[in-house]
Amino acid sequence: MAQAELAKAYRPADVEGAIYEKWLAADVFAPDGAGSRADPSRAPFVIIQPPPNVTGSLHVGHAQRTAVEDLMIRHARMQGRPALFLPGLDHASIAAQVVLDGILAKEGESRATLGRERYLERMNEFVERTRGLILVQQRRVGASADWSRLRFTMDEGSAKAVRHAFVRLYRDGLAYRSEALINWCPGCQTSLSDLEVVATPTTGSLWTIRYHFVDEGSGRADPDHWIAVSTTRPETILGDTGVAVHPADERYAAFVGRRVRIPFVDRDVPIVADESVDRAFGTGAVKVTPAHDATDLETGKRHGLASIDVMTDDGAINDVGGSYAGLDRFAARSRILQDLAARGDLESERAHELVLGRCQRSDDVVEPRLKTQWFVRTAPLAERALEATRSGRTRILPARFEKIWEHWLTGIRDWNVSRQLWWGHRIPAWYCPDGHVTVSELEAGPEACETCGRGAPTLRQDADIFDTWFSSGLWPFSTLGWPDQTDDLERYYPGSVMETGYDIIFFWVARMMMLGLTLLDDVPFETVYLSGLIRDPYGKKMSKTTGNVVDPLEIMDLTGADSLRFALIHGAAPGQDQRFGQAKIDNARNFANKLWNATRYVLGARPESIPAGSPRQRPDPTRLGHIERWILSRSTATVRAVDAAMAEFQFAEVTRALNDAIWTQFCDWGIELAKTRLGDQTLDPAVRDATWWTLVESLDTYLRLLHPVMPFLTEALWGSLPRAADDPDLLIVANWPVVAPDAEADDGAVDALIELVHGLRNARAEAGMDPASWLPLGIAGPEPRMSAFEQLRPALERLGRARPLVIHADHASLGASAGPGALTIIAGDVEARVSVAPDASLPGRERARLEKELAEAEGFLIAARARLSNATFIERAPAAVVEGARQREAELAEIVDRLRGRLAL
RNA sequence: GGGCGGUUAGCUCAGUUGGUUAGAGCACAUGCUUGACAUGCAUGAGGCCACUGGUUCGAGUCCAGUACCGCCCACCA
Repeated sequence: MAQAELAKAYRPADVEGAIYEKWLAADVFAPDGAGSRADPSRAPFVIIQPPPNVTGSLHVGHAQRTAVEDLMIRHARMQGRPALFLPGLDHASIAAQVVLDGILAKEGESRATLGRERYLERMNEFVERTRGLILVQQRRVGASADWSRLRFTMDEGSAKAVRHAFVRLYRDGLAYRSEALINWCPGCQTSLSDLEVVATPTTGSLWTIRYHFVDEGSGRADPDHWIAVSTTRPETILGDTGVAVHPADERYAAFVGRRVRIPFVDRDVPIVADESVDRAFGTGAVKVTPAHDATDLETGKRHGLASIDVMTDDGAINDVGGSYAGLDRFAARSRILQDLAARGDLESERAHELVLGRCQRSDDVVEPRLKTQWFVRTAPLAERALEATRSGRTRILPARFEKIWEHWLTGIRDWNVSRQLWWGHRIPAWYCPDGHVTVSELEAGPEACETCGRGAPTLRQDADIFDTWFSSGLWPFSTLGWPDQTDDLERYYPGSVMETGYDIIFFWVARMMMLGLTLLDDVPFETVYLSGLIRDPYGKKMSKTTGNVVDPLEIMDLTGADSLRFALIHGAAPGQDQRFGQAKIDNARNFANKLWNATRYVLGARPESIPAGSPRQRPDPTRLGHIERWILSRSTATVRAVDAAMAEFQFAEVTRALNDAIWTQFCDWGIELAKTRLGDQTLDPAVRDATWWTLVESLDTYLRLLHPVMPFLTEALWGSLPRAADDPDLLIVANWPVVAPDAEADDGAVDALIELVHGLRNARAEAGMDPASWLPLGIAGPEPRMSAFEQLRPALERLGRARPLVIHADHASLGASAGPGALTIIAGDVEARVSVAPDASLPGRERARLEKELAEAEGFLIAARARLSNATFIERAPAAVVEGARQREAELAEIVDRLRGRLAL
């Protein structure tokens, strides 16, 4: 493939579109694609991505997830591992219905007016439109996912997996149908899992009301004698079937066993003694409403009290409520309080802090209600999930989430998986007219009732659907063909890394773990990488209602996907939220621009002795000078740094290391130093060639290392560099850099030169010298430093604006040569003098600068000596540390000496 | 009511197992149209590492406690 020309200016839009098409055409995303260079004998790397909800568009948080996932998959791909990134979409049952219901409402339609069938048709149309947008967004971000394996949680494969999974759980006694107190959202008209109920601290009221005793003889309520109970939910009075007091409460001991009359419904109920009652709360007597409160249900069971549901599905009072029937629960509450007051039975009202459960989706106050639903028995499942993390079979990053994981899985209650919604997988349970249950994985249903043998036509399928997370929980294997024993499943299960936000650790991660272990007898993934949340620049959570949501497409239109990715990954510490704003994007864009221009420079600096289009050569090791060895040692060190960071999932460290290496080391120093070689007409052309090949070598390494972070830019730039015969056409499948065992060693000469140049520039700037002017420079220092500097003479001259440059044999000669006004620079073991005003005495500014440096050095010297004079330090600190301290002390002593000498003039 | 996290430069954040002088980006100040790049270059200023105590030869780093901010979990009316 011909080397591409680079445009003068970096324009992301021009770069990115074409490149994604190239990748697609080359078929490199699939681990077994035509363009894949993966070694099939190596262990595959599989990343598991949370399939985004099909209803929404992606926000910048999604972009970060995708960027991090893609970073990992590209890294693995370049390492030659078969790398699978399987993309997908989630049907998001309740979330989708909330969105569609909103749209329908504007059209004057609703679930009720459409009916199940037409409603689902509408949903399919809606989903068909939105799914395209999400996929486009993912591609824009650069997701190198295997689109040939795209899956959807409502597709045939998922449906089959759901049925099979449920049947397995049912047969193993891990799924059951039972009447239990569930969370009911009157707004969504469905039950919810415990996780979907948001505990919301609220200031409510605690009302104390009177229940009159029933006279045993007459059967009448005694107007003068009562027991007072306290409640926060007076409307549930209608369902009261008892009053409970603590068995040891002497105030009420005599009343236990007597009956009281429930107002309005005129039901006579017993007073029971129960340990669960807190004597100190309220009056110490509590009304018992088993159908609407978990504690009361338990109390009721213990004492044989009836459970009476007083509510309808939409949150109104039902027929049990007599004159209150049909009233909304809150309207009923007000009316009941009025009526109690009117009867003189409302004793008191006071403000009370309580925690209300609200629906995660609709914010409605959730009602505990007694319903018959399907549950998954979680205790045995959770036990296996805990075992997997405790044994280290699966590890969670950052590790602190393992504690949270432990805590949640330890106290977990059974999972209600029934939803009274339409958009989702129907529960594969059928009922015969006698109510016998038959669970079947046949799509068309069982042929007959398992219990009584009645034929299929008489059977009715359960109207409910599954909690959306039930199908999501099967994702890591349902997408690989499970329940069939496919090659994919064999090869790619369990996955390597599951990446997601910590906010769905219980909703999703825990469910995948539990179901994977139970159904496949192995963990679904080896590492859980939890990302933090993206916040706005003020630390606020991004949300549509706040209006602080950042659209990744807008950013990418403006500054490109690469800059967005770099910015997001730069702030990605595991489990740590990050504030995200324009400044970070600008910074990333500037970095991209820098790299673009550096590459342009390298291409343009090709010596004429190397023909255009020459195949890639390694720099000739016999022709390398200090500068070349230094440049190569820097990129080698960067490979090590990036490898270490990748191994520890420290992705922010990857970008930090590359930013520093490419900008500060390669551009600011490497290229500037190389210019002094490439522009040196006295050099042997073969040496100049080696310098250029060194730049190419190093740049090539950086582009490879940066590719997982900024894939488009690096692909474009790499395409313009000379390539070796064994390189592929595209960087995406090029080899990840490996540090050669014979990597060129660096002797520190260039670092010393850099330190000296820093000192020179600082001294000149402080002295108010024109930075561009050429000034005479003298230096002195030990060997072999000075011999190296002799070889580096052109570099020191150019970067230090030094002319003429005299390298003195010793410090005395240096001192004698410079005028009294010369600037002095002490850089490590090198001393330098810049002649600026040979006839003036040491000027004030120069003196001030040296005095400041002296004070600083003296401070450090005192500290160093103090440490060394401490006998226990010498005795107990490791030898290497003591030796380091000694060297440091000697260095400082010399610097202090020289500065003092200079100032004494 | 339990549990977790954060507190380092004006702002946003790094700081690996305790070890020379605590770093970066942005912002700030000063000076530069240097033949890759003004989306840039050079130089600089700016930190009792929240507080108190402890362990240690040595603490931003380990331990205990305090304060403030944030998050998660939780069926007591």
